[in-house]
Order: sequence, then structure tokens, then C-alpha cells
Amino acid sequence: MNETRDRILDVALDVLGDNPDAGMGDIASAAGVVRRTVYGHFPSRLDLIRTLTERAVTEMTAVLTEVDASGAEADAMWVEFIARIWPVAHRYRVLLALRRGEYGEAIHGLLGPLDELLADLVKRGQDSDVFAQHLPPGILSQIAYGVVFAIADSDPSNGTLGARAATITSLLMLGVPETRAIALVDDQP
Amino acid sequence: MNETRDRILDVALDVLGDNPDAGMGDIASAAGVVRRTVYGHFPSRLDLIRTLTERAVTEMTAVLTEVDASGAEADAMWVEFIARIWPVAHRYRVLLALRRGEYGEAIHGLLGPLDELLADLVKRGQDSDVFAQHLPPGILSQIAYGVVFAIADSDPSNGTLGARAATITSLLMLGVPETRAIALVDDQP
DNA sequence: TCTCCGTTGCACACTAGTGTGCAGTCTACT
DNA sequence: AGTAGACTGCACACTAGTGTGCAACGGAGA
Repeated sequence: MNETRDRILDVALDVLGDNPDAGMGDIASAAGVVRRTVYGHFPSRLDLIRTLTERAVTEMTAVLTEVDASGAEADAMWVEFIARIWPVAHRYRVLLALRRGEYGEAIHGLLGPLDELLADLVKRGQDSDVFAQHLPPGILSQIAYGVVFAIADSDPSNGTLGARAATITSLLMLGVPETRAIALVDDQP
Repeated sequence: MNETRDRILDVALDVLGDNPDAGMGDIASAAGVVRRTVYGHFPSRLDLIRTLTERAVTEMTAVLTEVDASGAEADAMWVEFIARIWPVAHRYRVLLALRRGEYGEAIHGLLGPLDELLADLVKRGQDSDVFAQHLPPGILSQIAYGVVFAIADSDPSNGTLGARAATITSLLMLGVPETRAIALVDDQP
């Protein structure tokens, strides 16, 4: 039904991932349509980006709330969360870049609930002495999450080779000892 | 003599720090001059940014090579480097944002030598088992350095309160155990 | 006083993007 | 065959920035 619309969204994620400043024209031609068609589906550039962000938030909060329900320790939850978010993180890496800039405020607003869930998880970890307390949970969660995205971004292949490294790195940063971090990661099914 | 030129450079760092997409007009009025005057000193926007970057690279490589000469262990070197780079990092935080984008290539080229020095330091740390090896030195150094900038960016006051947290966080990420990290940081004169 | 020289104010050309209007075409469905 | 809906192609108005040219201004120093 809306296959063109979906293709535009998929392609926009790719194109903006390569260059967050890409214009509607670039997205259109990458999707094999004309610029006017894109405006037919998304009245403005902001609409497109908002739709993309909503998609990301939906996918990510779904994963996070599912993981949350497991009742495991905070560090184990984090490992599971990153493992499941990893394939998605690379696709949506552009959102991190787009948070500073013209649409920053809009994106920030949509990402807000996800940020809170993450901060909660980190806070619980800090309260039970699983995570270190050198930074407040709000900042620590953002930085740790940002590192995962940054590694996803440095990873050319989007393969699972980087997922392990990203998980270990973020765990270390959260204050989990290296031996425990490696044990947790290697426990993944 | 060149007090206007210097003021423009200083102010540009502030303005671009707040908004990396600020135009020459924004910089000019923030510096209390007219746009035309800015073009009198810097023929193009790229010139301005290049000059800013050269300044940053000069300051930072000076610090890093000085620290390098101490012959200390890699983790101690890192602590000293961050401690001395911290006041500068906040001012030049814009460069991290500017690396992706229009002038990315130019900035990347200028920052190259600094990147290599950092990667060398991390590699030496990995070789002597002071740093973990979950990521190749080139990526690990970038991520660790990025985290320091990111925390500097979250820090509203640019006070030294965040410096401690940033140093600990980057050490943890580099694989230094928490107790050792804290000991190192508290050893700072 | 005269003269540089940095600065100003304004006009201009150019680029590159956004978003709209509208008539025409193609295709799938009835 | 006919029609509805999506897509196209093109023109247009608008915004916002870059970089240039040039005459005029004003102050510090010879």
C-alpha cells in the first residue's frame, strides 16, 4: 500500500546516516523518486525526521521495557539491552547527530521518555552498587548510550563483531569490573 | 594590533560552541563588529574555522607532548593529560561537532597528528597491560577522548567539578580498575 | 594637518535549500 | 473502457546564508 512511503523512510535513514545535512532532494533521488513525491508523503522535512524519530523511539522503548521486565540485575539488563538494541542502533545513529542542530528540540522531546527509562535503569544499578557513582544517572546513561552509538558509527560492517566491544566498553564506563563485564557478555545466548 | 581579529576568534569559539551552524553574521554581531569586518580578517568561513582548529591543535599537542616526556605509566599520563586539557576542552568542544559536516575533512586533517599521538599513548598502555584491549587503539582513543569532551559539554559551569568525573569515566572505559582510577585521580597535585 | 588603515554600511551576485501549485502521465483496479 | 490515486516534471516564491565591491568614516600617528 504505502511501499513508496516506507522506502523513503528506509532510505532517508541511510542517507541521513551518511550525511545528517542531506536535503530532501538527496533523499528523494536515493529512494528513486522525485523530490515532489517526498513532499507528497511528508509535508515538511521536520515531518520526515519526526516520523523517523517516532519509529526509533517505538522500537527502542519496546526493547527496553521488555528487558526491564526480566527482573535481572542492572548490569545484566544493560547487556541484554545493548545486545538487542545493537542492530537498531546503527540504523538510527543519525538521531544522535540530529539532536544538536535545527531539529534538536523536537527530537529531544520525542527521545525524552526513552532517556528517562535509561536513566532509571542506571540509577537502579547505582543504588544496588552494580554501577559506579562518579556521575549522576542522567548524564552517565546518556554518555554510556552515546558510546554505544559512537562505536556503532565507527563500525563499518554493522556486524556483531563490534557489538561485543561496544557492550564491554559501556559496561566498563558504568563501573563494572572488566572480569565481570566479560563474563556477562560471554553469557549471552 | 590585531585585537579585533583576536576578539573575533575568541567570540567565534563561544558562538560556534553554542551553535555549530552559526553564520558569519552571528559571529560578527557577537564580536561587536559588522559582518564585512570578519571577512576582512578571514576570507572565508573555512579560513576562520581552520584558524580556530590550528589554535586548538597547537595548544593540545603542546600539552600532550609535554606529558609524553614524563616517562610515566600510560594511565598516569592519561590522567595528567586530561587534567591539563580540561580547561581547554570545553572551549574547543565545538570541533567535535564540526568534524561531522561541511568542514569535517579539513578539520579531520588538522586534527590527524593529535589523533595519532593519542592513539600511540593508548597503544602503549595496551601493550603494557595497563589499558584493556577490547577495541583497537585508534578507536579506543577516539571514544575515550570523545567522552571527555562530551562530559565537558554536559558540564554547565566548566568548573573543575566535572574534570574529576570525566577523568574517572575515561579511565574506566580504558579498562583501568575503579580503585586504581580513583587513586590516580586523587594523586593529582 | 594630512594620511594611512581598520572599520562601516550598503548593494550586489550567487548558491542551495524548502515548500507549493498544477497539469500531465502511468498503472492497477473495477 | 474508465477512473482513482500515486507519481512526475516543471515553474515558482521564499529564505538564509556566503563572499565581493566600493565609497565613506574616524581615529592614531607622522
